[in-house]
Amino acid sequence: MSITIWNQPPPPPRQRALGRPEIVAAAIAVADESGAAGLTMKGVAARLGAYTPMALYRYVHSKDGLVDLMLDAAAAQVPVPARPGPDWRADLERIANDTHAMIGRHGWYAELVHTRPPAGPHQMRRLEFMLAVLVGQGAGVADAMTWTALIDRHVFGASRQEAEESHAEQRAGLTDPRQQHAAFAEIRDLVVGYGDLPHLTEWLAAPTGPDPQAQFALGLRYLLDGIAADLRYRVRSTA
Amino acid sequence: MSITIWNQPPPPPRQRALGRPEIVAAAIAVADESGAAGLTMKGVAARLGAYTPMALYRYVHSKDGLVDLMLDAAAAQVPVPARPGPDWRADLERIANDTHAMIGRHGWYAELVHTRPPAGPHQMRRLEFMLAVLVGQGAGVADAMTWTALIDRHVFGASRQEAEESHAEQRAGLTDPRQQHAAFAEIRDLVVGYGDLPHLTEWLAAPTGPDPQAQFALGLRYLLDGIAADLRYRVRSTA
DNA sequence: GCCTCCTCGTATATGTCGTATACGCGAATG
DNA sequence: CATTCGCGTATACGACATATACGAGGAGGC
Repeated sequence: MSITIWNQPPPPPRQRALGRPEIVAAAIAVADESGAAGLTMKGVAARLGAYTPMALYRYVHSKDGLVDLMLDAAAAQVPVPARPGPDWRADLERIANDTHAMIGRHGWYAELVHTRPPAGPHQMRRLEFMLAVLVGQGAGVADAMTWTALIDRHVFGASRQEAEESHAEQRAGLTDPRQQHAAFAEIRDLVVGYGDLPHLTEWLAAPTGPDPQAQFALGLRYLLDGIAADLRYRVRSTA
Repeated sequence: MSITIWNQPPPPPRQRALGRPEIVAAAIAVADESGAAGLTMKGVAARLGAYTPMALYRYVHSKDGLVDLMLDAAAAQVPVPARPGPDWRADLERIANDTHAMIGRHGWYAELVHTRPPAGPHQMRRLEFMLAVLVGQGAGVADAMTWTALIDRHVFGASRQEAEESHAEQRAGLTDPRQQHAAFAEIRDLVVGYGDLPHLTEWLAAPTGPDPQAQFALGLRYLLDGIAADLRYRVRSTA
């Protein structure tokens, strides 16, 4: 098979100038600035100096391989404790918040994470920790896997939405609030044209709400509450 | 501005053979079979008969415009009641399940929904209904918007994960369970090579768990429980 | 019945991207 | 000093989206 870069042979040890770390760092810099859509082999090569795109292929096999490495390098920025602490909920909250913060720095992560299997070592270690936290509370591995999937879905989904919104703002009105207002007015006209959508119209007239961090915390709280309840139930029934 | 197709002028009314409905239906058929990655202007044109890709542009302006139309056409397959029923939770559960089922039929939806603003009429009507359900329980529009975002995040995220998994199976072992087993063994070897990841290793040795539908229902239940609690609190505090 | 115009689909071309292949240069090795 | 081999390059190819210009063929006016 060998789908991911993790199955491929490592790059040649012989060093001249380039290497995986330099290439991945350059790719991350490009993606930080231009987003996933702006990530280009040519762009990465140029960022490294006077290189051609083909120079990268000796080290990363393909663009997908480069993305694998980028995702794992970003995952490495999320601190993972050696072992679960005394408070399982704090453990999960912490790693969720840290992941959320990491994606805040690297908006492309949320766009790319679903395009590749999460098979990198740091991604795996992060997952292992979350499993360990839940298994330590009496959960089975299968349930723990379900719950971590639930949490990560929220973490990645919320991060992606925030990244999209800031990106849309950047693409549109940028610094000009007048233009932003015009964009909203255009959407509102569209909605009015669709017929009777009072609540949507009301919200578009005054698009308020909790800030992104609060929305993120809210959803996380719901999920952890649910997990806590089922965890209590399961522990009681197994005891 | 005019970012989406909804702001663009409609296609020429004069009919010869092609029209938006035919093109969108063909595009959906192509995407159903080949996924979002396989959606190509050439492919859509070929599916319609002896057409060139350029023939489509008179009707849909661009590929993004076509995607806008596809997303809204798929959203139109989700039944939206005229008004909220007596049981708000049943209302939201129902529309979440129906959306989940729709994406089960059109796996590309989960891949494409985040690439375009959700500005189509059917998408808007669906959202309006969800808002109406929550506002009818005493919520403010802003809170309702936050909650619907939470629910949709789960619906789209779970659907996407299911689509990915079935797609990965299809790409790999297909009908052959031996090959599927080999793929898992390869990942397990990888994990073992990363060091001490006992829970992950255990799960990979026997990757079990609730079926996708149960996982979907579980996450939805957690979210609705959380919303219910906050809704009670808010209604009480406003009363 | 003929001319004109307008619409529809096509033909052609351009630019971007990922990437396979073959090669030349220069350094490390014997 | 000669050889081998690793590193980056040059070139080329096939998708793909899409701008532009054009030709065919029917509709409407005379």
